[in-house]
Amino acid sequence: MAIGKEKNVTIKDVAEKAGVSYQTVSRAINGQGEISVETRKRVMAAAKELGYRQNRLAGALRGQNSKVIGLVVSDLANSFHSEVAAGVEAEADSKGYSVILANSNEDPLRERQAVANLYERRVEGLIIAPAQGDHEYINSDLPSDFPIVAVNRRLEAGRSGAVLLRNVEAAKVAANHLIALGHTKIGAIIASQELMTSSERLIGFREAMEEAGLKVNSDWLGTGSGTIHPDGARASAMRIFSGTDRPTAVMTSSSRIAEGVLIALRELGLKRGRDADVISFDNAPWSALLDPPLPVIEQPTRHIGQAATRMLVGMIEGTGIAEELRLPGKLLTHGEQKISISV
Amino acid sequence: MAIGKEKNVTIKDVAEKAGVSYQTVSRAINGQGEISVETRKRVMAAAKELGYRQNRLAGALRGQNSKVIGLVVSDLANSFHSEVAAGVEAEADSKGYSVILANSNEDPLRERQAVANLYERRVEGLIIAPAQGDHEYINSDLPSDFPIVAVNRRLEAGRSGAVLLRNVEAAKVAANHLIALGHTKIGAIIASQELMTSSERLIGFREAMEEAGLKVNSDWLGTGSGTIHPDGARASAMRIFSGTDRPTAVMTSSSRIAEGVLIALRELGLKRGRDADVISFDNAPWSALLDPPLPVIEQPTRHIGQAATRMLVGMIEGTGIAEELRLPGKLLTHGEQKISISV
DNA sequence: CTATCAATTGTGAACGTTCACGGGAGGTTG
DNA sequence: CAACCTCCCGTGAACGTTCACAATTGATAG
Repeated sequence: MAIGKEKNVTIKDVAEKAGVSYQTVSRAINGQGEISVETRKRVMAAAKELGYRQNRLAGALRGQNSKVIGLVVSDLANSFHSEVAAGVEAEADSKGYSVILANSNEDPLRERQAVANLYERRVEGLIIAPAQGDHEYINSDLPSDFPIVAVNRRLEAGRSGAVLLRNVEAAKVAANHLIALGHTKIGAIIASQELMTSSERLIGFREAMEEAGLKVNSDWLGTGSGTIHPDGARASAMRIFSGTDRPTAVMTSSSRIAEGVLIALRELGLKRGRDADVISFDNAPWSALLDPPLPVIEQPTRHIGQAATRMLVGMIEGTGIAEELRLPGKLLTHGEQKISISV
Repeated sequence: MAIGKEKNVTIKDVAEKAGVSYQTVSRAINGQGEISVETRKRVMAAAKELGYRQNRLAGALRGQNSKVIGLVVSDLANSFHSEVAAGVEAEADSKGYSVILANSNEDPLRERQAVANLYERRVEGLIIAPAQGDHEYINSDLPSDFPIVAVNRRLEAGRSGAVLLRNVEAAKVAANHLIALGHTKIGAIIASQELMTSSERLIGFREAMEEAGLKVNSDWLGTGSGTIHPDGARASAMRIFSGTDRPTAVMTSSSRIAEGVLIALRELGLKRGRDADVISFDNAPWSALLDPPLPVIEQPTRHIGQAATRMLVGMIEGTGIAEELRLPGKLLTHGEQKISISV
């Protein structure tokens, strides 16, 4: 309700000024259809002079394609998500799409509302980092052919594409790294096992342990829905490491969890590299900065965002199809690892 | 161009099914205007049955308000920006607005393109974390009454609101913290002084030094446009700390810069708490995790995003006005600081 | 000289919604 | 009983663009 709003200059104003029909202006601007070089120049000049700016909303309404996609992340404060978002934005932009961002805060209800809102805004497709919970609404709230790509976790509600980490393999690499350091008493702190990511990583962890002939001590497993936040992870770590019989190493399944674990270790007076080793998923920018550096399984976050967007745009434009893409993680030890545990 | 696209169910389909006019359906859905409870229920039932979803694009076109704002950040990978984005999204959502995200990568040209694109999509206002460079385009590309709020840095091109840190005061606090630890040889590594943030922080730094009767050694100042990235900051720190006469402490003006500095220190074999102390701006999630913890001036990032959005929505809806808001930073030492430098 | 064609431009309709206004039913008042 | 008001609902137009097709022009060919 701003006062003195300048009148919107439309395609028709430009047409009048250039002495052509509005359709000709449309052609000049979009470069579609035949138009002589000369009139085109004249139209462009008129447009510039009047300060004309296209109204993409109108175009989207008529043309049925908004060139916008929706991105629903579950926790923007998590660097994994913000980096994925950066990848999505970059790839979308390069393909002429804009992205509307929504944050579900790991709450499936908010996620559902966000998706509904996005759909009402006529995004042409959705990239979702699914929150923990039920996703049946996807089938009831959206047309069955609506393009969706999930990242990080799979969306049970069929039909959508997904870009995921090779969790099992990555977790094996992580566990094997600890085993190679000489550890035999190894724990794992992961988020709720209801999450695909977590359960797969736990599987990989168990496999590695078994192959090394080591036993998994269930007292040294931290899991549960609270674990997903640093505070919950800290509590789990406190429990695991304050027992008399405690592990000498743990694997954590995300950088947010690692945060909590590192805090707990400090509070318990335990020092990494001396009393315990930790390996984590997600290469947060700080993992190399710690002393000693925190070895991590790096996810190709940017690439995940890009790949998901590429797949989504393919689905939208009919040149691609929903598929499940599994990307490898990479062990990063941040240079020489001077740790050696004397058994 | 997907095959078998389901026909869009519109307000008119619902009207027919419910046996009313399309206008009545509109009223029922928006809750505007008089409508009997009974017909309303009937309409809603019909809408639900047909799976009707409002098309906000059409509404925006006719009603002239899209309920979308644009957010242009300069570096999504920077936790400062992603946290601001989280604040913006949350506040916008609570007020019924959605946000389109764009990333300028610190490139003023890309920023300009992003702004143009956003405007064509008829966002009702813009929140911009300005890239370093010229922003005159704001005046030439946008209507003079278009609502804009800048965050982190000011937008020279008048008329826009801004939410900024009290940089001078915050830098004084940072410098004084180092001084209180007994340091006398103190350097500072900041981004290009052309940036308002950096120049203000440098002023605060100088003031604190002067008030303490300490001299600022220009050899110990790292600045320049490259410094904004960790790599550039690392180079600066290498230069400063490899001289024979080197500082015993530095202030850095962002967490990204701190990253580079910490890496440089490690590469030089210098240990924080023993050979040098560092204080930084921006409370990255990892500052508490380091050993010793990295003291920081914490910016109220989420709050910045919220405040900027609140201001912007006020401007859009005519209930507020563009102003400059200065928020305080907060010194975080992460608990007991065991550092003591013997002079 | 006329039929045909390519190149360019114009006209009407449509996208799905909301705004502005008009109109009918029922009740109330003088 | 006429006049009026309130409550509810409907009709036509408009938002700014693109689609589908018709129309114009000049040129080329038969």
